[in-house]
Amino acid sequence: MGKSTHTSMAKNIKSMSAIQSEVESINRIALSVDCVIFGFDENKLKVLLIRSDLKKFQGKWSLLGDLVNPAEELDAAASRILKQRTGLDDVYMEQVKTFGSLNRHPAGRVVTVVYYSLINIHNHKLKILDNELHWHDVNEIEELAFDHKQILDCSFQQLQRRVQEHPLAFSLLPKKFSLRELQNLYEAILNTKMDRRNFRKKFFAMDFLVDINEMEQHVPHRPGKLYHFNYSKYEKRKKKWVGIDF
Amino acid sequence: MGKSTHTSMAKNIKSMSAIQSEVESINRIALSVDCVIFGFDENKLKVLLIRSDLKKFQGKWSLLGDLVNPAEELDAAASRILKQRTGLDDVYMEQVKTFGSLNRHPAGRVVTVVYYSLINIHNHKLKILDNELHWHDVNEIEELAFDHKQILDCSFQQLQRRVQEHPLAFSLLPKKFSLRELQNLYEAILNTKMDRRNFRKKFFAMDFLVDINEMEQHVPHRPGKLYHFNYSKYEKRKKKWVGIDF
DNA sequence: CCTAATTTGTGTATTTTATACACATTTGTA
DNA sequence: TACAAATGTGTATAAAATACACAAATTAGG
Repeated sequence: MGKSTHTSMAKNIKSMSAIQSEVESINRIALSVDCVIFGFDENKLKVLLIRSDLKKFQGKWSLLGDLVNPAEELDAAASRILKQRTGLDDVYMEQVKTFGSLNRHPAGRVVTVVYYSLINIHNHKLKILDNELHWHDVNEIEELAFDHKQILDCSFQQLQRRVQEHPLAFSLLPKKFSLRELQNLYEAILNTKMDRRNFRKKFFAMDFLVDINEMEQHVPHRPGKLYHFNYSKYEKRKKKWVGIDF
Repeated sequence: MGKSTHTSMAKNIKSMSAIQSEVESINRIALSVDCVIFGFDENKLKVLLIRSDLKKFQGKWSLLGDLVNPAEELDAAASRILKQRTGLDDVYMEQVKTFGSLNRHPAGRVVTVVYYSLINIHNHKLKILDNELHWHDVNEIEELAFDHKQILDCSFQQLQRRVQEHPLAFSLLPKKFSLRELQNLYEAILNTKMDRRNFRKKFFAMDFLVDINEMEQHVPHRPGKLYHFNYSKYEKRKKKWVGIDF
């Protein structure tokens, strides 16, 4: 365990020094993709980070990213990074914003297109190496390499807005979940407390939750019912909200 | 008037053929910025378009864009394009999304960062040349060069979402405006009709409109009061909305 | 100068949505 | 068997959104 495992796992990902020489060799704009990979565990919103291998950021954590290949779609580059790091395909993913400050990368001008994705943290099979690749509490991150703290903040804010308008959050949960888990998730993302009865009322009224007639197991209290989320029902009913609400 | 005027006005903007050779000369990703410039006139939402000078898109209209210089911030590139085309500085502008399909540009791989901006259509002093640079009704655009229709649709949707959460729309109006103009603007952007009394009630309750004790002039009906929008008051009171509303 | 046409300015009643709040039930554990 | 902990449930109140009508100010036209 340790650096060597990490290196072999990342064999298809260009190292930071490779990026550096590639950037320096020509005086032009390089394009990269960075992925903000969110997960949910122990009632905390998490983000997957890797140790930077640039001297300038020694010891600092950074987002997962790579240069975009000249013949590669942007979305495909993001999917590739996600697949390489988590083994997961078919994941919710959304472009957030493009960051291009002149001095954001020490190797030269690297403009980066940022995506966030939402995964079920228990689905990915790759080994987390505490010292190289690690899930961090979003709310406890103080500093990151490059401008990645700013990128994370921006992505987190976009996530907060989005989950209030679309049922994305389910991507962070297992297929079967209890209402308590669902509420904990919303509370973690929005950093707020909600009334349990009103929360249940709201979600049942939406009628997108499917009672699968199973109960939580081995909980030290009265077990809750488990549900699925019915995406297709939601797709049919998407709301076209028109109002003004500053 | 005609092509020559347009060419001289655009002397600092690289022509499409310049982009083409620049892109072909190296087998790498080129980066551009495209601006979706919205205006409001005759109760219609408008967008500023220019004739494409690529053979492939002969006669087609396109958004205003240019390559990003290697030492230029993205936002600065967008401001530069806007300044060159409208003479306007200090305009509301927001990054929308980055488009990078492999074949979106016939000259090769050009990834483009899209901004939209909102201007008061009567402020810009540059001559509109009907055949080269023209304001088009957003709702009547059927086809554009490149993937610009898709870009426009995406930007318009983002505008529709944003104006429901923040008072951006005022950037499209003159400094003094009547409530009717304000309502017409919202109806044009959101493509809906609203109740006049409830609209007024809503905006007065927000308390961001300043009665400037002037009236409309030369209208063939009872004149309405004119208002300013108080941005600083809004900034102090921005809402932190927390709820779930699919 | 009068009338018609047009749009402004204004308040209330109703419906819908959001919020606040308490107790009996089920399970695991000691 | 009792305790700890979380589930499941309904109602009353407050806040917000919606529906709706008439008098007043102005211009245009005879």
